[in-house]
Amino acid sequence: MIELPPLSPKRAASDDRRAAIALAAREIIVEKGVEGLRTRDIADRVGINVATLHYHVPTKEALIELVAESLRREFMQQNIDRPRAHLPAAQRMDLEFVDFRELALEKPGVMLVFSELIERARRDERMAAAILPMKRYWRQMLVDLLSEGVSEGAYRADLDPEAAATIIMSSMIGFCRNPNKNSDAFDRLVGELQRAIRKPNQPNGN
Amino acid sequence: MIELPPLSPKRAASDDRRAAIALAAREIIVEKGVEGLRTRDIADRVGINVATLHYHVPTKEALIELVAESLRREFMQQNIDRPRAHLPAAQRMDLEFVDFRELALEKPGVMLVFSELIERARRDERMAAAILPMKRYWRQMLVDLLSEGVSEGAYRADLDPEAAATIIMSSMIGFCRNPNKNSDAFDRLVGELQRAIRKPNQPNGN
Amino acid sequence: MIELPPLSPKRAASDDRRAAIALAAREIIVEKGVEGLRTRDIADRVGINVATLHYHVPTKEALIELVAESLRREFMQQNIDRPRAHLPAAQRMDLEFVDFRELALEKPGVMLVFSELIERARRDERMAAAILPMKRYWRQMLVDLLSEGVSEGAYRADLDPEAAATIIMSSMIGFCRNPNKNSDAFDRLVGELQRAIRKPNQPNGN
Amino acid sequence: MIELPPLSPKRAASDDRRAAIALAAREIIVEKGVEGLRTRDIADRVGINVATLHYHVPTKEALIELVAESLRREFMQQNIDRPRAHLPAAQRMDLEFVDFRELALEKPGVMLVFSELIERARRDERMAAAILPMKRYWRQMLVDLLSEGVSEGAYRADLDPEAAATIIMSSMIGFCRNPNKNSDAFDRLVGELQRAIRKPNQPNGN
DNA sequence: CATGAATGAGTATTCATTCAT
DNA sequence: AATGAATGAATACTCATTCAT
Repeated sequence: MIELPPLSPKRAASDDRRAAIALAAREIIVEKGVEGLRTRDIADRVGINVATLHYHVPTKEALIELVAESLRREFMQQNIDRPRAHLPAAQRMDLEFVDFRELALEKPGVMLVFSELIERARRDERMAAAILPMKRYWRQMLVDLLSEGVSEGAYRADLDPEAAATIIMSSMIGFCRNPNKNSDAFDRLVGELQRAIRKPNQPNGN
Repeated sequence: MIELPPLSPKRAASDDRRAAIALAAREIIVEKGVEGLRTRDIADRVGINVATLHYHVPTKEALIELVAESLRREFMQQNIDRPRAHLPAAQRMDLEFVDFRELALEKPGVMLVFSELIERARRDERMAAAILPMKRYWRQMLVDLLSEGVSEGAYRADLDPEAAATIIMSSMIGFCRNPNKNSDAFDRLVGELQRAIRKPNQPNGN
Repeated sequence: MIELPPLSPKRAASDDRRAAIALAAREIIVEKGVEGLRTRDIADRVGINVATLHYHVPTKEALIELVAESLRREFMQQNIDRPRAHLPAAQRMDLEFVDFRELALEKPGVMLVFSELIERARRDERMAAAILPMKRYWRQMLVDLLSEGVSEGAYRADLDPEAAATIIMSSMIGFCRNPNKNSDAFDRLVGELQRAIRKPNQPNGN
Repeated sequence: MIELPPLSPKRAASDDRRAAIALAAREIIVEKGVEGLRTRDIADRVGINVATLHYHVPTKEALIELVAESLRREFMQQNIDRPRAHLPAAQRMDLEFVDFRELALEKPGVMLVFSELIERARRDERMAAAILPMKRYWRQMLVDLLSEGVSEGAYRADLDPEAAATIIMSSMIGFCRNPNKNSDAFDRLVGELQRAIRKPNQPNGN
């Protein structure tokens, strides 16, 4: 397969800078929250001047949107990578939990930043425009999986997919917001979520 | 019962001021987050000078602790007011959900501020000391209710009370963080939580 | 001897308060300099409210003048207490050094506050009016003693009393400004000053 | 000898700014004392924004250290410029007095600022670290000159070099602290100091 | 592209002083 | 006399943003 040359080396270099800036910003958000995000700190971490930072990203607002964009890219990537359409919904949901596990335990920053941006979206329209689609996308995916799972008979017939999706999302976000993250707690949490939605064992012999 | 006069009218007036300050601060936190909290704004809202604000609450740190304290007072009050020890656990849990309903829909600020302070506690030891006990108290209450509910046979035998408590708390907080709060969404959420924990209908024994 | 009753008990109590305020202010000046003098700190040390302090001493300027006045009173007292007119000048000068010794080693605060106020007098006319007379009085006393000492043949014939007075005063103040005050250093300093002014031993007349 | 170009024009410009800031700060200290030093005033005098001032000198503490550094540079310069090792000690001491004369009468601010910083060093460790070495250096130079002068027979055999150095320093500082500086008073002061230390005329023929 | 320097609009906090009681 | 509360005017310091080079 032939490597396509970048459209323009300059453009590519510039994109690298923006990526580096987004990464640095995300690290700082994980450490200090959006509240503690300072353009100077980002520039320092990237190894450039503040003015240079502003050359690449004109305002702080644009910067936070860049972070949102970088998050979206990563988020979408993960979901696109793995076509699982052929599997039953319940198994796909289990794989989602596996993905969450990786996200929550190995890259907890992703969810934390996501959660911070959602928070910010409440008061900032542009942030809302950048981040809420992701949330809706995630939510819809869960709703669809749950609905299918109900149809397939894997989940409780009286399951409310919308409400259950909310519960799952809140639980995932709540877990990542927790300072003491450990795999055991995560597994117990997911186990409980799975028991909460699945159809109870049919005790009598069916 | 005889009403005790306040220890001193001045002391009472001062406490009123502090209460007014805490209230104003909470309003602003609801509107703009802890990040957007400005001493000047609080003073304006209370109708006093910034210096007067600092007379009553010396530093911003103390101010946020005052908010935590005011939250705790309100939180504890609600739990102390209603002795329900005589009821079975599942019914008490249902009443908790009723309380949450009131909190989430009529005084959504309480949970929002609570959530903001928990967030802040992650990086601020003094805040942690002020707010985390509340969180632990709340969590323990849920864990106890769920455990009893399992013992009483109202909840699933395979329920993990710790994990379920986490799920319930996250769901409540997640709901309040949501910008579009409405009673219908809340009721569906709680309905799903209740179905998630309760023992499934015994199909054969009817 | 009959104790005169105070002109009015109220007036006396008020004067006591002012004296206590002056004393507290002087202590703080010794510790932190005039720069670090805060009305609140003085009030705290006296055990009264700031507003009460302002009742007794209306402004900070008046407060510093009060300190100057208290210093003057103490200073004058010391000089009035001991009539030594009958002694030769050189002996009276030696007694002055003894007085300085006591002042410098046992009550170093007096000279320190004095020095601080002189400094302040450079930019503050009212302070100048309150404190410079003391300085001039002290200086004149030294000039007179030195002149007489020269006349009496105890001091060098080529001694310049004015310049020597300046040297002695500067040395005393300089010593008190020094953080590491000890009696040995003081004695060596005074010894050198005495050798500096006295008529050298007549080598032949042994 | 080849003039080295400045390492970088920007660096040079920045150093100029810092020098201008130090100069302005020193002027204000002369006028109002360290107590009266305001960042805003310095910025105004230099003709820059307060924020720009903080860009070059981050804190007020650093600013005062900058002043100390600028003083030290000037102080050391004067002492390095003139190698006089070949002269007898008494003549070198006389030249010191000439230097003092210039300092006291033409650049009185230097000594005044020096004196203010020494004062401040009493309560501020970092200031002590920056300014006391200068004082010790000055003092040691005087002690050495006086000791040599005694050895050379120019000064009194019973001279205590340590005490005499203290007297000379105090006199110089005291003179500069005086608001009414004039050359006549200075000359009389130095004359008296010289007579105070030198060996009295040997009445040879008696 | 990059940077050092500059800046306006904040931001919490301090302090002498005043006022009502 | 005494005090708790209130306040205006400062004060050092911060930060996103701009500009000249």
